[in-house]
Amino acid sequence: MSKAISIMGPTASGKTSLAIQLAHELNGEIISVDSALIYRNMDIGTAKPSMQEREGIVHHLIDILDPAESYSVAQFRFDAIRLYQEITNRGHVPIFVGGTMMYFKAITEGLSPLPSSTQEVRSKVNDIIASQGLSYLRNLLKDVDKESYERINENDAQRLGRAYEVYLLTGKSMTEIINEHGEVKPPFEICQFALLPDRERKNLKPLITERFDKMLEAGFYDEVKKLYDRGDLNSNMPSIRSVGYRQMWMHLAGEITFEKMRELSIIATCQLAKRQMTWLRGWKSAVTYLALNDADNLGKIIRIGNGKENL
RNA sequence: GCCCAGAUAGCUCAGUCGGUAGAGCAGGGGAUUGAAAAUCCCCGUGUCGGUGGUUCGAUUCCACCUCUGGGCA
Repeated sequence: MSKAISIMGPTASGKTSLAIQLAHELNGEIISVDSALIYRNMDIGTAKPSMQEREGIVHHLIDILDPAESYSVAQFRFDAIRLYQEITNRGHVPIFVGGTMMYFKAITEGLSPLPSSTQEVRSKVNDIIASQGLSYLRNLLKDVDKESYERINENDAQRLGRAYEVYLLTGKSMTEIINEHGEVKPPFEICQFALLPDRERKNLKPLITERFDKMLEAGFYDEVKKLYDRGDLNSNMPSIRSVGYRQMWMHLAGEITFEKMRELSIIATCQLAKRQMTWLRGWKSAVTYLALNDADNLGKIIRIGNGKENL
């Protein structure tokens, strides 16, 4: 069975260029594992690889959705499995690249067969929270799914809401569905690499600052302004909640100054990198860790991989 | 020059009717099952601007000084 490769890494770690080099070497196709790159017209702020960078390499799961739409881990997993098959059928190597760690988890550890959310149920749950309060919803959950009620933190509206949502959608508790299905399995084998920044995380800030200022120079303001002026998007949508967009949105709404927007965006990016590192530190399946400067040794890494892993 | 208001955690500030102090943000650690660039949890000793005075005891009251705003000249 042919394997796939993954390159995981925090934001601003340089994984995009590494992946593209790797794809050239291996006759690979890149599958983006990134919850923000899926959106069209969100290019600058997501550090989406340019057409020039992508030249000659097929990229998947980029620009597949309008910012008004939303995606999910399950949809990602579905798309990933489909693409894995298509790409390997072509005799190419699927290379999963990105920083959305939960998506990686869904393809390395599997996913229980929980129902997808629907807009109706989600707004119903959100209405309950808005009108009756979170503790009220918590009590509703307690009656139908005691384990989730105890497991999920009392302030975590998102997870509490989701657990109750699962019950509304199926009549069964989330816990019950997960348990009755038993152990979940990864859909295919992946040879995993994690790219770590070549410096301490505290020293990542200058790098992130520089990168954000380049985004501003490249027209990030106008990019978000266009989305803002559409009128059909709002700050509760997953697209607009993403790093940089959320802060620019606040600035466009007159809530914060431009300078504050810049500051908060840089902070949010650092915090994102931190959470991504937390995922990687506790990663459950086998990973080979690479340092950023190993880009120079790329050829060597590939040869080792070729010999040992039947890539 | 005079008057007023400030000076407390990396930042913004609260507070102590006199018994050496705590929020938000930042920072650190963690969690993560269809929103995940999301969401949430845990972690708070700092010459309380300086020097004196009053007091058993001063970051708190008083005086002076320094600095920062604002006002009047």
